[in-house]
Amino acid sequence: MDYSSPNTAKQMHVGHLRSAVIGEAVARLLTFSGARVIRDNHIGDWGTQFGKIIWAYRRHLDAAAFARDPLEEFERLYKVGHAAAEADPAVLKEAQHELVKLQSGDADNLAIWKNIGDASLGAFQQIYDRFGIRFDHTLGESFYNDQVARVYAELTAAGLATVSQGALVVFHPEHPRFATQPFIVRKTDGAANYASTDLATVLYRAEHFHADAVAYVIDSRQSDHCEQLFLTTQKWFTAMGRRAPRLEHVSFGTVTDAAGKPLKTKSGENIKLKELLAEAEERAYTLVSEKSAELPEAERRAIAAVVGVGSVQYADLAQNRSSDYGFAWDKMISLDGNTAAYLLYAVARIHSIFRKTLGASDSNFAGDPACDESLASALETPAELALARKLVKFPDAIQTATAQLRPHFLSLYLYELAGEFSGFYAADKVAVDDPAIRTRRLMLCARTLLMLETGLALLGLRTLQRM
RNA sequence: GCACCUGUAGCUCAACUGGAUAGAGCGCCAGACUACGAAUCUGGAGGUUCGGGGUUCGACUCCCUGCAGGUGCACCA
Repeated sequence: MDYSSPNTAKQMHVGHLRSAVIGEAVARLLTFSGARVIRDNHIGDWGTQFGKIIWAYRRHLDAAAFARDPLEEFERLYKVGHAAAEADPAVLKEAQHELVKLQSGDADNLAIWKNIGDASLGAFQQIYDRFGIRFDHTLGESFYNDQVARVYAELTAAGLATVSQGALVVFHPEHPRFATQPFIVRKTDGAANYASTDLATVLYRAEHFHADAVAYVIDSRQSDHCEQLFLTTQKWFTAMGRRAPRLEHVSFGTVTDAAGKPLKTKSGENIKLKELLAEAEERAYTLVSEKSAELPEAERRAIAAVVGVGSVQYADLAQNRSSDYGFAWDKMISLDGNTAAYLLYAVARIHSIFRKTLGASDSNFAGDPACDESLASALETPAELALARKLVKFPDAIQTATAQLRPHFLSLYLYELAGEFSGFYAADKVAVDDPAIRTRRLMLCARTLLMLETGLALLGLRTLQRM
């Protein structure tokens, strides 16, 4: 699984949201289906921007700001370096020289570069922790620096790559566009680009991880790149007598505002993910405090963290990933409708039932004698039957979501299941005196809880026992 | 110019790759807490699935064509 993959020296922003959230859900679905999933964060840690950052780092570093938030300082330094290079050709030359030094292994520049990488990964992990994301590997572009030469050699030997306008490129004569639109695997100046490293990465994943398949969770705007990468890999591996892994572009649309334009701040900047999550939590906290004022503040804060982040994840996952995703706070944190809060509320109510009817602690009701199946009578009421019928469709939903790598099929199912449960809850009281009826209803509650918690966990959401 | 994505109720979205009467939420209207959490539930109104052809017993789904919006297309990723 190749997902998230942000660039170092920059904070994660709203443009990184979908790959991380969808990728994590897909990874969990595939794991659940029995696949051995390797999560590889292919970060962009190598590129021309480092010349400007290093140039600015040497001259304009604000040590206090760096101590406070290194990544913000690196972002600022990039802007300083970029602006200076634009204004003064001499600076541009110096920045390019810093880049050449870095690429040729200069110790000082490598140390600065490593510093940038470490600070970036630390900041990324803070975001990932909120989402519950953990990667098995973080092998960025720099990892493949010494592996691209083999790619050039093999592509050339296989007769796939040719030199065009000074660059090493691959054409696909049978393709309507790629017959003339080149896949540039090495730039005219001899440097690698992301096609070079992506090809080296496929090779590494095939040889080192023995990957049968690689799923790339990447913006649909890069579908040309993916298609060229996949086509080239297929031919290249075939020519070398290697079996190519199945390659899949798990594409998704843009995050937009109400007007359908890419989501930005008022000043035109990308919205930082940490700020977006902070606002989600704040909105959730306001809501929790309004609805459950009796809970202690610390618990309301903890609930808000789960509801806030979960709302952001769920809003993304509830929709077919192919289309653009209109970001709207009101709908996302909303009380009703197909939202995380609705699902989490159903979960919390079931926990509450077990607390009340069994006096059970939240985790051990399953072994309670009151849940003994042999005591239960057959389901009877329309609401019981409707809920039961929905429960048995869980595997279908998992199957569809997994086969198509589209988590929204699972989201939709969970929403419908929660809806059936809510209908059942309103129609049929669980805590009745008749033990046969009570038991069968408790069983329905237990099954529903299992499906909801399992399903939400597969989407990457945490659940609550109280909210 | 070429290619890809999108177009379904006033709005935001579904419809499990061709199956029965196209479903939800928001909004609107009318109801339900002296029952386990009302962040809930029950009912109602609301549709020529962008237009036009075609394939099929059957089309939102597949093919052709037109329209509208978005995106990508030589060295940033």
